[in-house]
Amino acid sequence: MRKVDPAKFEDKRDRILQAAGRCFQRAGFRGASIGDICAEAGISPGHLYHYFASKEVIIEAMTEFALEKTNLRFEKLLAKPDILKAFLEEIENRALHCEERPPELLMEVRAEATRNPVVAAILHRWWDGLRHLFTAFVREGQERGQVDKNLDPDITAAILVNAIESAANLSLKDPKFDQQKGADMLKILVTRFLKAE
Amino acid sequence: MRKVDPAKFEDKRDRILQAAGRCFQRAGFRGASIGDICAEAGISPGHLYHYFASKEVIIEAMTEFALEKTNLRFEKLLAKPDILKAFLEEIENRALHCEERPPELLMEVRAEATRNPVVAAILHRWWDGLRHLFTAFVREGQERGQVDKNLDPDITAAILVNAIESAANLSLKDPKFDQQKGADMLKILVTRFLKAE
Amino acid sequence: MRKVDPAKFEDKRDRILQAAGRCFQRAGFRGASIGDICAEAGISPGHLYHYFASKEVIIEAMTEFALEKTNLRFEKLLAKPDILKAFLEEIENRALHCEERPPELLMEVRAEATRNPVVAAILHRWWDGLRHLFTAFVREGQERGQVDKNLDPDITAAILVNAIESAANLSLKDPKFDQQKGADMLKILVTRFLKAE
Amino acid sequence: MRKVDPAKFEDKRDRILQAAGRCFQRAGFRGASIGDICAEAGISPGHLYHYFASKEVIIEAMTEFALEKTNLRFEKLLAKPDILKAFLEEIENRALHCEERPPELLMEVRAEATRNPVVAAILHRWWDGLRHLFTAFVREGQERGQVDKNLDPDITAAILVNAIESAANLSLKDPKFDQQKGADMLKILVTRFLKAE
DNA sequence: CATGAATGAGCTTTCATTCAT
DNA sequence: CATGAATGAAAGCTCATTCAT
Repeated sequence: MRKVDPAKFEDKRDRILQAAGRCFQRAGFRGASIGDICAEAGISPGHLYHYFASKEVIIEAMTEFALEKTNLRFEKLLAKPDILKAFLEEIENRALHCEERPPELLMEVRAEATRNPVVAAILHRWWDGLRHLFTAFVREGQERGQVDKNLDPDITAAILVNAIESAANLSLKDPKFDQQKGADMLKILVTRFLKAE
Repeated sequence: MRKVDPAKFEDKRDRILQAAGRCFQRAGFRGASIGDICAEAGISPGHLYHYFASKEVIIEAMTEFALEKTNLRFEKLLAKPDILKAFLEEIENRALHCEERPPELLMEVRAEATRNPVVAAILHRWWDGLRHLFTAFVREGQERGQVDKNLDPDITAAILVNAIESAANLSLKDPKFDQQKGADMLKILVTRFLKAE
Repeated sequence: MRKVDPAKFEDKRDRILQAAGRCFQRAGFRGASIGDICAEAGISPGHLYHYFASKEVIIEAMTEFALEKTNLRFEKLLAKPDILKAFLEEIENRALHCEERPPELLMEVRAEATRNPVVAAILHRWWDGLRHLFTAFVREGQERGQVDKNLDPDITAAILVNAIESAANLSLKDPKFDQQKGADMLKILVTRFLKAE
Repeated sequence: MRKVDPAKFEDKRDRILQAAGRCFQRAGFRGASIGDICAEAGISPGHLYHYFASKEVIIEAMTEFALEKTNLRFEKLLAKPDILKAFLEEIENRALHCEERPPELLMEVRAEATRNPVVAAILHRWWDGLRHLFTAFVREGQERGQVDKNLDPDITAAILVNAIESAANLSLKDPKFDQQKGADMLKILVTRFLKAE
């Protein structure tokens, strides 16, 4: 009486999700068909529905997965001794290791969020988490005297994270954009914007 | 055999494009069907192909149209006596009159540009124009002593426009985001970032 | 500016419905596929949906059509001078011209009505009409002194029509059943059942 | 290697069949899937195929099972002293204990018999048995002087059983039909139809 | 100019069935 | 005995596009 092995199940689910990710990156959520995903994952269409109830569910799981990746690194920020310096280093890191967070998928997620309430909810929840993290960062910076005390932490965090986040997409607008120079400029922007006094 | 009246032709094309715009906003480029667009425009499918050779062409025209709207206002900037002040006012305007430049459509365009070379080319060309405009703006500001002379005009322009541009999408991430406060914060950011000395 | 010709439209719809009828007779409502119906009608799958919004709608239209045929002949009954005699003749007619009302389709309708509320509603409405017709017939017979006055017209009509109706399906249970002899026996049954005194 | 216990095997088969019956009643032979039946029976699809070689076989077994139920009670009829009275009582019983012989399942069987030769054969065999039983009943009635000697026993039996059998389905045509009144009327019909002299 | 009939490939999803464990 | 992973054909339906009128 062999029971289902949850670990194996999750594993397979993940592999399918990764295949779906590659297809979505190539063709978008609507442009990639279940058939494409099955071919990429090396399974039959019928079998895919053992793991995902519908294409919708795959898109939602994909959204969750794509966003999850983007804020893992920020979480350790607050523990650092000089948080402003750590933050600037993080900006640099993000610019240079862009391939881990495919901007194509994020664009797809944002476009989808525009009209898909479930995806929108996931995006909102993620953004909430990220914003809170940064609000805490700004507050901490203010307490340590590194950040201007007159700035509203919440709005500051939103504007700032947005500016950094979207800088990653600059190469979509201009393929020749130099991410290294962009990161340097961003660091200047952040430094001047937040500077105490 | 009557001749086609080019003005009338353009007029009709525009009306169809506007109908398509409403559909695309609702359902995305792939989610809106030719049938939907025809229904919205009040014409028959056969007739639509009189004005557009394919759905691809509609998407391309739509992209052109959507981007075109977003930079009309910037063009007059350089003529103003105090360009920095004019720029800050423009930021405010953009935040408050968001409905003219539907962020849904822009998200769609960006996602599409990810995988559609023609749309990508349109986006790149548009971004090039915008960036040049702003590079000129930064240079002018530097010459007039309003902007820090040490900033590279090109990169500065890219980072700056991107930050402003993408701030319009903040309400997609957080429906409760206060655009007025966001605009105020953006103005602080721009002022401090560019400030001479 | 050619407008849609409603007559042509109805005509085509009818032809598709007849093709569907043949398929349903062969394979049942669920066993006949849209593809089968299209092949039988000589059209493409996409085109069928110009005329019917879904397979459900085809089944409903089919139900309406199948039932409609069965009660056309009864309607003239009440106008006859000797209605009992006319009724008995009608029983005979029904037995011998069974091919016009394919029992396969009626079985399918009844089975479908078991779990499809829309089809059930159509069946109920049709039965209501038929029962009313026969209740009137029984009453008229009672007034003319040909039918026993003690019989409740409503229940009598229901039991009677049901017995006649379902006799048509006897050949499904027994392929060798002699419909002529069955009709003769039914006539005896009706005569004795209804007889005044 | 253990041996299969035939009793246990039959038991399990029956339990699956009963689960299938509930599914078929809800959704019809074609509408109920193997998956539904497995869920209802609480077993896995692989296991089901241990007991039934195919869905076809389940349908055939179901048919057998559904028909079997309907004639159990008639068999004791001939042993009664006053068989006509016993018959009338049986009519009443059938009308009031309809839930034992679900008309949904019988409709399904009849519709299926229309196009499935195996199911048709089962139905024919069952009907043959039932008809013979009733032919014997009519003959016995004639010998005892309770039934008109001029009626052909075979045809009489067919028409009569059919009328009673199908009366059970009247509530499918008219959900508000009063089965008690229907049974009373059926008894009048039978009495008058068969009456000697 | 304008219509809508017509196409056919392709979509997501379901389902009876098989098989390794 | 029993599981559930896996298959692949087929289902109902959509949609961009063409074309006769």
